[in-house]
Parts: sequence; structure tokens; C-alpha cells
Amino acid sequence: MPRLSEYMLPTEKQAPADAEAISHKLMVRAGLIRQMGAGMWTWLPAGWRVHQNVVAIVREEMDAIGGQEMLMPVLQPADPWRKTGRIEIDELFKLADRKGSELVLAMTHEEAVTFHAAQTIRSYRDLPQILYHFQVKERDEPRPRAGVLRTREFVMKDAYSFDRDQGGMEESYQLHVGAYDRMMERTGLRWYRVEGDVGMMGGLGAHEYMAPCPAGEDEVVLGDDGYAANVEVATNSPDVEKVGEGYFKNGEPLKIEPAIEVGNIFKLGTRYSVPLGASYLDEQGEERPVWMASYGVGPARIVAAAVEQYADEHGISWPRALAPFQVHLVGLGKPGTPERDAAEAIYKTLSDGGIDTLYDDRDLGPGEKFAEAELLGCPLRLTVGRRTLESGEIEVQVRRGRVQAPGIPLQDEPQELVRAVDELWRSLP
RNA sequence: CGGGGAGUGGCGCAGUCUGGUAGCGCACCCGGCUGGGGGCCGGGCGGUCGCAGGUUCGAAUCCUGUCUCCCCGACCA
Repeated sequence: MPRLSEYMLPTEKQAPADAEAISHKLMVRAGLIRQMGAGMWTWLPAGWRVHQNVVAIVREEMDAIGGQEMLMPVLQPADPWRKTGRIEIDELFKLADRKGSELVLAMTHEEAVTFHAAQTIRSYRDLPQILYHFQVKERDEPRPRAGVLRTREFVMKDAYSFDRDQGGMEESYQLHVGAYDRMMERTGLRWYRVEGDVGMMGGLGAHEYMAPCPAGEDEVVLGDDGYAANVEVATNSPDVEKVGEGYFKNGEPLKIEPAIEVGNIFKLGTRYSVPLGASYLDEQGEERPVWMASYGVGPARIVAAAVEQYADEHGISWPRALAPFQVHLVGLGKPGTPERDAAEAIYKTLSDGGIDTLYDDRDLGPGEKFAEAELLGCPLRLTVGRRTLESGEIEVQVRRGRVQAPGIPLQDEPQELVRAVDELWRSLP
């Protein structure tokens, strides 16, 4: 529950000159992230809170379908990658240790998780399993871009399901569709689940979770009937006609929106289990390959997409599920004044009451404090100044739309203030 | 990888063409005023001009090499 006077929140009035995307500019300006190199970003304290809010949502939904959290290494021996053939991928960072042993930096964790599955899964009784972790991925991207939207290192939640056969895999896959739908809904983003391009994975099926936003690198094709697909998929669909630049389905025009891919789920089949020897004995004592699927989601992209979707000319406007703090409390007036004492008391009441509060206790002018609050974008702004003492009401601004909410009486019992803030909080998008 | 652009104090920039020993706004520090929308006045701190080599009496500026970053495209298990 930090005081801004003691908190590392390096805001900037001007965006970095080379920034183009809204999320890139605003996340840097608001003091959430800082760049270290191309595609290499540091999450500063407030930014990391947002990131971890996404992580918490994803974790809850994964646990709810029986996912088991673990942690696998980023630095890995090259051998399993050679077995799956993925050692050839250009995006894979390869290196050697001092002894000359070949290593890679994992770009995703199919090899690692399947390596362990091969060691530990022996019987049909050991299946099914859902394993997942949040771990850094390393990718030698040809072109990192747009702040945190496309980086060379990023945290991904990747999950893997292991089943006895294709039918089991389909069931696990459907469980994940449900979990992913729920986590996307909870983030507060506008999102679509679209038929994915299965690409080189070979036709078993895939879905992508797309968040429409101006900086999106992909395009989704959308129909009024709920149809949603990746452009590549729409182009190849028998139901969809392409006329010039436009797409039509049953004669109705479809609209095209740029979007960012925030998650994807793939039916892998035995693509990894066979080369890495992940098999089990069935009831008849017959050896069979494990059927797998993988499920990825990028918290950083969800954060960036939220910035893109809801920002206005004053800054970020977080959906409440992601906000770094619930309340941005602006205390006006010099330390020692009655209005500042009142702000201090309210800060204590909110913090003690379990409301995530960022308290601007700095000795700055009101304009600067308001501008920074709106840049950072916490859903609620409470202002305490002379006017508060005169009117007897704490001023409340809802960040989304910058609308004034009814004031909260200053003289109420502390628990009343907490209750009022909490109630207002629950009503927010 | 193809095309384009840029490296000068924490951020944004000027100075480079025409070589003469670095400047502006913001931020920061000190003092004062102000106190409900990035306020005002005064005084300060801070930069081997990405790096290396060369030309020159003298290089941010000219030459050569090199590194880095951004944008567009290609790519994106």
C-alpha cells in the first residue's frame, strides 16, 4: 500500500521518441516498464503488479480444471530439441557452456515437459494429467516491436495435457477452452476465440485468443452471427467468400479488425511424445504413445492489450481486474495542514480495510497529481483537499470516462468508507 | 533478411551542411511564492556528443570501421 513519495514510479511527460504503439508509449510514460535492449524489458513495481494480477487470474482458472503448477528450466540441454527437430528453428537461442556442451534457451516447454512425462508416466492409470508453469521464454525474434507486445524474452503460462488417446485429448482440450474463456472474460478485455491456423502442427486443431486493438499484428474476421476467425483461416474456409479486399459469409459482409494474439491452444497429438518416448502401457499391456495438447497465454500481451483497448487521451484506464491499485488517493495541501491530516487518516482507513491504495503524499501541485493519476489509470481516484473539509465529502472520480461519482461523507465510521469504496469498486468494469 | 530513420545530461530536442572546445525545454537539487488540473520567481547540479581509429594546430561537426536502437515489410512453435 505504497506512498508515492517512497515508490518507484518514474513517470514521463513525453513518450520515448521512437515509440509508436499506444501501449508502448503509455506503459513507459506511466512508469510501468523500462527498456534494456531490443525486445528486452524490465517490469517496474507498478507494472509488475498489473502483470501479476493477470498471472493470478490465469493460475486460478488453471487450478480450477485440475492443472498442477510446476517450474521447468529455461536453460536446457540441446538433445531433446534435436530429437524433436526443433533445434533447427532460427528463433531458438543456442549456446554452449564452458565444457562445450550444447545448450538452448527454451522458447516454449514441450521438450522439457515431455522429457519428464516420458520418465514418469508408465501406466494408463497415470493419465490424464495437466501440468503447467509460468516461465520465461526466450526467442530470437527477427524484429521485436511495440514495447512489450513482441519481445525476445517474456513470461508465458504454458500448460500441457497428457491423455491416453485422441478422445481423452479432446476432453482435456475442451476443459482448457472453458478455462481460457473464463480467464479472458475475467481480465475485462474485449476478446475473441478464433479458429487458429494449425500451420506446421498438422491439422489436429488450434484456437487463438485474440484481443482487438490498434497495435495488433494479426487480423480477425468477424461476423454478426458470432463468426470469428483468423484471416488465414477465413481465407481458406469454404463458408467464406473473399471479394476483393472484403470477406462475405452467406452474403453478409464480415468485418476485419487488427488484434493481438494473447493466447493459443494446440492439439499436439503425438508430435512430441513419439520422438521423446512418452508412452504408457494400456489395460492390455500394449505400449501406446501419450496424446498431448499445449496451451499458452502471455500475461504481458494481456496487459498491453488492456492499455490499448481502454486508454484515452489522458492515459491508461485499467479494467478493475488488472489495475495496479484499486484506489489512487490524492492528498492535496502541505504536510501538517488539516486537509493533509485528513488524507493521512483516509489512507490508513483504506489500507487497514484491505483496499489496495496508492497514496500520493508528495508535495506537488494538484494539476500534476491529477494528471499522473489519470496517466496511471487506477479505476478510482479519491481526492482529499480543502474542499473536502468544507463540503464534508471525499471526492470520487471513476477513471473510465473520467466521471464524477457521488462523494463519500468524511465523517462516517471508517468501516463505512471501506464499504462505500468496495461497493463502488464492484460496480466498475 | 530487404527498405527507411536515429544515437548529444534522466526524457524530448537544437547544434553537424559551413571544424574553434556544447546549448534549450522538461525533470532533478536549494530558497521563496502558490495551492483543485502538469503554476511562478531566483539560484544550482549534471554531458569523455554510442564506440574505435584517422585527418587537422584544433573534431559533436570531416573520413573509415564498428556497435546499438526504432519504424515499414518479410517472419512469428
